[in-house]
Amino acid sequence: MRRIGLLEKTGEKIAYYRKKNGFSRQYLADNICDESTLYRIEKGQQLPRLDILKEICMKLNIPIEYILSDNDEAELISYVQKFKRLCRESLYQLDFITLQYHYEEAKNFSNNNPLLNNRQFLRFLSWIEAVLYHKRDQNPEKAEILLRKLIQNGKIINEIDINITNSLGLLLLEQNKLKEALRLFISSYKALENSPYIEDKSLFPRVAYNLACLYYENHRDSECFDICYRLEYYLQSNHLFYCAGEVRYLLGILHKRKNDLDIAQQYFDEAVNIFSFERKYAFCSQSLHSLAEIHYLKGDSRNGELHVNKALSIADSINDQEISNAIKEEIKHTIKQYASRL
DNA sequence: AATTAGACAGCTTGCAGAAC
DNA sequence: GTTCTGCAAGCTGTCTAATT
Repeated sequence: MRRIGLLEKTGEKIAYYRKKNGFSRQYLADNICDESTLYRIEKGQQLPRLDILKEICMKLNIPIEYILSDNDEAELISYVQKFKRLCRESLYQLDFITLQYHYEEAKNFSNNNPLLNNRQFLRFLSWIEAVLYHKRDQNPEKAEILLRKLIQNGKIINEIDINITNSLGLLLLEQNKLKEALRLFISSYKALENSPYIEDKSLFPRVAYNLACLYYENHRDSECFDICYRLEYYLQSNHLFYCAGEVRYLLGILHKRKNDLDIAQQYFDEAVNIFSFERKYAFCSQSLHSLAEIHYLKGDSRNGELHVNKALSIADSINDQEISNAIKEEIKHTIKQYASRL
């Protein structure tokens, strides 16, 4: 009896999502299975093989859980996915007010839906709570206590473990606890390498970039290069823009350190273009500053001057006066330094 | 008792073709 | 063009008898 129900439900759901996407059976079945097979699956005459079901779901752009779970669960899965996506967007924009709104709404929702009280979702909520303590309340101590509580036995296995560990690493980095931060980023990076499926495509760039920065600080250049090149490849192959400018900038300063001035110049150039497109004025000004230094080092003082002036003018666009002034001071220091050499 | 091999049933699949 | 059906092939799990 149970099998009959499963056959019908599976078929009905596939047919529903196929029609919702405006696909014909022929189109959906193409390169996956025979049209007649799909027909019989939809009509509840047979169950699809797992590999076929997986490909059907991919083409329909739905998680396989939508088909395998019952209707109530499917709605909840959809809600959780939407919530996670919105949180990621708010985090990317550093919009902690919106993040708090999503967090509170999800908390209320989970209180009213016992099905949502599963461990993974509650851990995700607690992670967001810790981020809010840290970034919104400027209370790193409280955030650290919660994050440490969320890392059980130091085990980093799934996506949420990696997010928690990465956040704790960043927090420790701010407190200058570099050794422990490095250990956490390395563990997160290794866990990511061993995770076959990660939903959040920005997780790898976030963790890898943090680790690369620490390697740079510790003068572990070859490891830093390795991660940066991997990151570049990952961003390109996943059509991602996330931290693309930062990676170019890091590669620029790495090559500058190696005295490969021409390659460094190329990376700084790319970083400037990406930051100016993203309107990240502080980063853009810093990249122009670095570019100017390269020109000075190559003996091209005319271009050096041109770029420091550009860097100064972009620094004026930075909203945070403190940051703006600090960057301008650094630029002026460079101007003095190279002017005295002429 | 545990393992292996063969027979068998049930199921999914793709192909071909009919019906609408 | 889309939907539906019949059929043969192939895969998998279960049962049973033989063997170790």
